[in-house]
Amino acid sequence: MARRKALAAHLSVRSNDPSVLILTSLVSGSKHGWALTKDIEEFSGVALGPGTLYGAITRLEERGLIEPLPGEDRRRPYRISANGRAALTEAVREMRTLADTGEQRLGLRTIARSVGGGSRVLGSTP
Amino acid sequence: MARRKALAAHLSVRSNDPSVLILTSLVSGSKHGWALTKDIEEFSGVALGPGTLYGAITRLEERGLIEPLPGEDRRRPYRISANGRAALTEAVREMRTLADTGEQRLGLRTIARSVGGGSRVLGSTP
DNA sequence: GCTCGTAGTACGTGATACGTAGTAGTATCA
DNA sequence: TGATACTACTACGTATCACGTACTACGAGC
Repeated sequence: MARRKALAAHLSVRSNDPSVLILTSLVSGSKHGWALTKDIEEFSGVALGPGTLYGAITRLEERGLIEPLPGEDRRRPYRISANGRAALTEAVREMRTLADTGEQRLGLRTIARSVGGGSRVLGSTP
Repeated sequence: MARRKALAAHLSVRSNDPSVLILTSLVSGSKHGWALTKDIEEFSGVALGPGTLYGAITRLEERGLIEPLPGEDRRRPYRISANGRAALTEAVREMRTLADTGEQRLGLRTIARSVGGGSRVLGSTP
């Protein structure tokens, strides 16, 4: 289950597919697969198995969203492409809209919190 | 492809699965399937086909995230359950975190915009 | 030499998103 | 009053993909 901590596990609304996670990780610098796994786990708490990771990488490369770099040793580093950056921007915008709508309908008042509340963007992993 | 407008279509990073959309719609009031489709299309621009919609509904019901209401005619209305509300809250929080991380890494400056910028929450469909 | 961590490949399975087709009520309207 | 269109849902098939497991292989440390 590429388990996130434990939280909503059996509720499992899963809405962060590996592609977005990988693009998000790559946008802050080129990495090879293994480094991706660790970065992703750090910022999102999601531990991707190799099957999930390399499967997603392959698909992203096929679609031109990421590009392979000349690798040393056996590492295969990847870089996000212009298209990838655009796709991520788009995805992020959609997520934000959805999250806003959700918060609003849930009555969680989005705006006020992100102004006053410190708005821990990257959240030190607890 | 339950197509969203046209935009990133072939890039397709798809990260809004029907479950979240359905829960988001139901949180603002009980609805039957058909009404859900229309509400969802309105606030997200995503048009779910019947297969997608009722498939997701069935799964959500099995997991106790939504509950069937006594239906008139042939309509089968559903209500979001307490678990569903919790799951949605959780999902929304995750989406926001991911979106924040993404925006930050993309250099889009999240906070400033949501304070000054009006932050069009529900966005009139253009 | 053995173990452990890193890095990736290969493969199978189950879930599910999505489309298409079909059924059946109700409403509209010529 | 028959045709057409819209509403509402069921049933089914397919392709994608997340995810796990098992395996290979390299280097470092002991």
